[in-house]
Amino acid sequence: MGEKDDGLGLSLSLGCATTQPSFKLNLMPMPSHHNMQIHHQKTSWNELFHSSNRNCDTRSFLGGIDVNIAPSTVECDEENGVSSPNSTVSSISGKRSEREPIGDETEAERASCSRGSDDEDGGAGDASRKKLRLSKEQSLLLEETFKEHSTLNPKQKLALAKQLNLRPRQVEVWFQNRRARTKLKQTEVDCEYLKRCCENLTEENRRLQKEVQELRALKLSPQLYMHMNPPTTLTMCPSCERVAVSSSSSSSAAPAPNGSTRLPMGGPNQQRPVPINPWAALPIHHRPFDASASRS
DNA sequence: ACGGGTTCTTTTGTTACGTCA
DNA sequence: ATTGACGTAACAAAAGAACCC
Repeated sequence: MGEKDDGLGLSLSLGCATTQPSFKLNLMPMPSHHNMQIHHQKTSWNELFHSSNRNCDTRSFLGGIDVNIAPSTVECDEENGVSSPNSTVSSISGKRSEREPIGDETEAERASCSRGSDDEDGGAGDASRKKLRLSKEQSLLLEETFKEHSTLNPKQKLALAKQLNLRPRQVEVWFQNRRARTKLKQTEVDCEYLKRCCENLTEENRRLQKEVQELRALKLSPQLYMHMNPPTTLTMCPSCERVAVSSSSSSSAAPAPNGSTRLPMGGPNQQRPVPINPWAALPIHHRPFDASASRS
């Protein structure tokens, strides 16, 4: 990948490299039109333009591109195609060879993508599927535009294509692929984070099982049990299900790395259990699942 | 109001090409 | 020079939304 990850602009919602991800899973199937609300994008854009796609109520964007200029100037051959039956994409018919008029390709296009007899843009079933490499400037502008908004309405697509000396179809494909890459990257990040969550929970579970075993063993020997500190680890808040940290006077109840306390192993000079209110000294905001708390 | 058809867009998956180690 | 991995442009299919009749 030319721009690698930074090129992808992946200051994604998880921010996994940082310590506290603002974890937002995208596991729910989303409606087709408002689903790619990438965090770094200005969501207002989609609100503005998705709703106005049909009305072509477009506004200028990206500074230099004024999509409001008269069709005679913005309009390239693609513009006619929008209103024609053989319009831009026409994925229904799948006749990709018909989607792009190739009459007035710019010189840049001819130089970059029409290597040889590429007059049909590598139509369906055509073995001459030519692939061009976008120039650095083109990629840069596309990236900048994508940061602004991850989708384009037809006029924006046309304007951008005009500015980049690309065909609107190429801009469209680039945005499609770019969205897919972003989503894939986000999925990978989410996956990685869930994996770590799972590992942490597994480890926590293992530790708690061990404690349960130890407690059961202690319960079988009451004398020992009477002389030990309260099993603070197993004191659970009924509402938030968080483990309380006991303010036991025993120094043996050192806090565990995850915030709970270690099981005090019974010793000869253990004190008797002290009635305490474990919740008093623990101002915990009620959170159904504090994922970050379990991360190491 | 409702249903069917059309058009266009999106996502998802795949293929083929370009680049680089 | 060759090759395999990787990134990505291009394509196809399916589904959804908006619009029209």
